[in-house]
Amino acid sequence: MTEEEKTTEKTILDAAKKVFLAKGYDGARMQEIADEAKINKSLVHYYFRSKDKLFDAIFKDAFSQFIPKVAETMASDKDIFEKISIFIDTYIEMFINNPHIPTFILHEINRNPDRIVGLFKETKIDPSVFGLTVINEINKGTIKPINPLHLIINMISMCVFPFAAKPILKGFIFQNNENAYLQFIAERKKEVTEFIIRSIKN
Amino acid sequence: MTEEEKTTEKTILDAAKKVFLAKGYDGARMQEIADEAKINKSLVHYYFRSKDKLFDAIFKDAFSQFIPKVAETMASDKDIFEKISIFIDTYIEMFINNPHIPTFILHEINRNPDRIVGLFKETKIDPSVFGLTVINEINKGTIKPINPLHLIINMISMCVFPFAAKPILKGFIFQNNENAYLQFIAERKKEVTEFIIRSIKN
DNA sequence: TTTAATTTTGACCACTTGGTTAATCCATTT
DNA sequence: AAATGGATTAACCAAGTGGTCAAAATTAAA
Repeated sequence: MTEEEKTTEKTILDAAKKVFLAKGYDGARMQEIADEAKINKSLVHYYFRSKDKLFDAIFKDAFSQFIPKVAETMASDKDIFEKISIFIDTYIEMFINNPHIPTFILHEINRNPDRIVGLFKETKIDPSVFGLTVINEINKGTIKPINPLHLIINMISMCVFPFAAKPILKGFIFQNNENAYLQFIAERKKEVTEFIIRSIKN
Repeated sequence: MTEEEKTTEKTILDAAKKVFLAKGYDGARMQEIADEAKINKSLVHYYFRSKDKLFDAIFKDAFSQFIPKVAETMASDKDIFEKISIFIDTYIEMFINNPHIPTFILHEINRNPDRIVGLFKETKIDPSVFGLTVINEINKGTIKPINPLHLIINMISMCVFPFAAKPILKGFIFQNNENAYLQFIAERKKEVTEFIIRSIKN
């Protein structure tokens, strides 16, 4: 419980997060994590018994990072257009700060589907909350009839994909100009929100 | 050049495709590929000198699979709404038949960005072709003003993501009901097309 | 049938991997 | 200062990795 200990554990977690997010479970090496943390490899095992345990910690962390805010927004009493706008902004902003998360999660859920489904169920997220809001607005005539599930998947798709496909966009479209790519991403907050609202607004 | 030889090589390629697509480069094992092909591991090296070489073959194949049709559609002289409709249909249908491609490519382009950018450039795909069509239609007043790049990324996003995120959708939303998931995917051909057109049509 | 060439195999190798262990270091307590 | 206990290290290990090689099996050529 000393300062020392907490610092070391955190150091390892930070290093592990960096390596795991960049290379995935299979591509990550315990030695590389130790190097990144500038400590002996045994120390990593001393704090987290195995690669699996360490990975679990990182995965849970990465995963829990992008759930709460979204759930919070969805449960609020703002009108649906504002909800959508905040949702898109929050999602994109979070990925700007954690650009590896999309690819990481998308790859790892394929390697181990059960783990992630379990994590999702732990979060107590209820996909029907937003669905009810949508249906409600449809009935009020605020928006056009639409399948709420398709709508939410559309929203998430347009936020996630440009990050998962960053090397293509940056390398092929933007000639490796990082700033051009980042500006494109920044534009999307407004662009995607408007694109969605234009499609559903009555 | 006998029947035998061609068959063996194809057998290996098929096995390798299956394993690489499911597990990625790092997760794939030469032994597993050999087992899948029901041959000796050395034989894999006999036909494709190394894991890298074999992977390159698979990657190029997987990659080239989803480029031509799309390019063809985009270059045609159909009106923009039809182009969009065909684009969405083609894309989704192809992923239905190759469900691992999205995750595979998204993961591997992060591991080796240069390779994929090179492959893209080989394809001679010109992103501006569709862009010009869009601008043209905007000027004619057929569709609302929109940044063509954001539009095309939106389109691809909504096609790709539901496949990359299959384990989440299937496990969390559809309670592991494969058919429910597949039906949802099938619905998206119509749903996404309408969603887009509704947003841009004047 | 004999010979030559090709394809397939099993044994093997060097290296890397995650993980263990015993010794050492170091701060705190007595 | 001595002892205690946790933190850190270096050396090491067994299992698995991609890859090689020479022998065997099969096919083609003579």
